[in-house]
Amino acid sequence: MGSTLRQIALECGVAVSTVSRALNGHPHVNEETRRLIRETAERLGYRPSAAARALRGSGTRTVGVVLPDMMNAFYARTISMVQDQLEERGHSVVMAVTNNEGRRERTGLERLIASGVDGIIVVPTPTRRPPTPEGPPLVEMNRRSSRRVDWVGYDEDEGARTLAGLLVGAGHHDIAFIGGQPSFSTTRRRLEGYRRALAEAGVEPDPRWVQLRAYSPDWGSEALRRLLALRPAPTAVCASSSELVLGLLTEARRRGLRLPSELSLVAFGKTDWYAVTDPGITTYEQPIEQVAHIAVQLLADRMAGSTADPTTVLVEGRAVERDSVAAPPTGPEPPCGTAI
Amino acid sequence: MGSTLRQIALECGVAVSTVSRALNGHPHVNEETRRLIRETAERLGYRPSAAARALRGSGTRTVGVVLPDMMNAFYARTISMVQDQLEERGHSVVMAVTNNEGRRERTGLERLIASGVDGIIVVPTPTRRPPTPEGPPLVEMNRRSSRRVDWVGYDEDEGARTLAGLLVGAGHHDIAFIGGQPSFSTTRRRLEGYRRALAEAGVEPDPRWVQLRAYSPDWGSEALRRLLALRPAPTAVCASSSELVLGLLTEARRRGLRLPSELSLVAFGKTDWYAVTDPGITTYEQPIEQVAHIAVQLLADRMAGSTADPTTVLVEGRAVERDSVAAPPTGPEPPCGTAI
DNA sequence: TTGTACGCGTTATCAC
DNA sequence: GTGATAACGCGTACAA
Repeated sequence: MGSTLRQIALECGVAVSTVSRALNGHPHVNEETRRLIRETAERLGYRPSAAARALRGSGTRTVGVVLPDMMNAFYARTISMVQDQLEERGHSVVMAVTNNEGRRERTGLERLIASGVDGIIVVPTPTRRPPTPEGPPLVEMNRRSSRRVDWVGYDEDEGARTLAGLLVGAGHHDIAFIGGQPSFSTTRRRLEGYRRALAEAGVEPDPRWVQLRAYSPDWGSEALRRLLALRPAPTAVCASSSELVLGLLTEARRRGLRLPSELSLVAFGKTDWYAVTDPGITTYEQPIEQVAHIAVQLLADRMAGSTADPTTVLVEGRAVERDSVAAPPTGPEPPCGTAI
Repeated sequence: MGSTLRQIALECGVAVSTVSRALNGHPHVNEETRRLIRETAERLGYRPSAAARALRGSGTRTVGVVLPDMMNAFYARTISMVQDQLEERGHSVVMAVTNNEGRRERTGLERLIASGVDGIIVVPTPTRRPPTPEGPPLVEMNRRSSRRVDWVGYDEDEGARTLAGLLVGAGHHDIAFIGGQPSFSTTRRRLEGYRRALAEAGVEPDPRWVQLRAYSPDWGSEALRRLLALRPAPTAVCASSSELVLGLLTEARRRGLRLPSELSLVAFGKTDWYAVTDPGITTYEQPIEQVAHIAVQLLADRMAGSTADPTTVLVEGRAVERDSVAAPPTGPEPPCGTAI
């Protein structure tokens, strides 16, 4: 194991360059020699040294992926899909986690570049001036920075509008929005969609309906507490991630609040357990696999040498209706929404 | 960017070797020269070439992680913890996913070794003869193969015994066990613990109570269907993963089965949503972070050159009781378990 | 068709 | 304290 071209050359009684040519399928090599060389290479368990190849400038077949978090179900799915796609194309994936800190994004990118990756896929942190170090091709996924690079992500705006629209359709007017960091472009886009849905329904949104802070269960709980302390309290909530739903459901259970009869809920996020809570959560599912696929495709094009202008791809999701939406409890006009 | 030692040497009017020494903190370098070199390096944005270093034999500061799956919440958590630990120590993580296929494990390992990782952490697939290719230090995590290498994992046996013990304590006798692939060492160990708990309670387990196939929601549903078709049907289930619980809950809901009054449930797995289902799921939580920490520590020791005999570390988890256990519905002796 | 020679960037060794 | 040189493994232009 760990044998080199030279050992094979020695074994076969030829020159190193001949071995290299034979193994790399170059044209002008005697078929007899090639066979011999192939066999000895096999026998010796030859593996080309990635380091030497990289040094020689032939690339590393390695791609860096920079993302905020891997515990988060959404990103776990994302990295999983990206990994699959890349592995299928013969690339290894090396990771960097930012925890949403610009500093860690920078060091992560530098580490990846220094380690010689051929390309990078990144979910950017919300830093002001993204200090893009020079390096290999880079594409952005999900969130968007100010960099002028290839980008693929979800139609967050439309998603929020769809979700809030479901609530409006069920007769709600007092609809709250719980979200994470307002610095994330995704958060802002979703908020925008929520506002648009309300505007289209002729509802003037109370600014206190909007609770933004962090994509964590804790904030989900806290935001619900704040909303329920309001008078009048909202009759429905649009939550911007499954983590928020987790906290929200915990808090609801703690105070004996019944869903959907006392509070309707719609949420972003594609999580298996949305189907087994009580009630099942109506959600807007984003096609993670598709976005991963496109991100890899965009990167592959760049790595193949494309110098086209930066591309932008927007992908739409779809609503999955379960049982967390009902008519508002004291609603004056009983709408066509599903009763409990 | 991408400047080399030579460029710095040229710029400073010194030799390459001096630059190398200066930058690597070697002792015999004039402080004045060192300062100058450091500055120019900074100015030119110098990053040492990992490829060249690897070629030179100084390692890559890169570690490979081989695991079955990243969608799986348990492994998503695991890889996340491992990644954190390694990044903290200055290592990059490059991934390989096996999907529980021996072939992919082999190719993954080979890819990682070829790419020059300094060490490998692997959750082995259940292959008979693990075709360990020679390579860098390797430690195994969670599952255990027949390789004689460092290993760290959970006390699955004790976990299952604890969980089943909870059911026994609530008055159950007809206790089923739903698990995944019987080829996994973890599955077998858990089954063993389950049997031990029953034996300790003087219960003769009906072999049909044991349903093993796959760690998937589908199998969770199917297994529950099979169990409920039995006469007498079991009054309690011990599920071996959160994926199984997902399917089990779905099926229970589909047929209007009420937990825990009609069926008690305990499960392995550490998942946030165990707290928000109805009822909350009583579980045996395994200390993923601790195992990740130890795995990294073991590997670090090896990478530092340790040649000690293979180490084995067993880590215990703890039960987290929620609301999914009650007395059996028609139980003759009403035990002290929590009533609904 | 095959061999020779060189360079990629780094570090260790040896000579000055 | 510093400079020159060799070596790591590979690919390729050029010579034979």
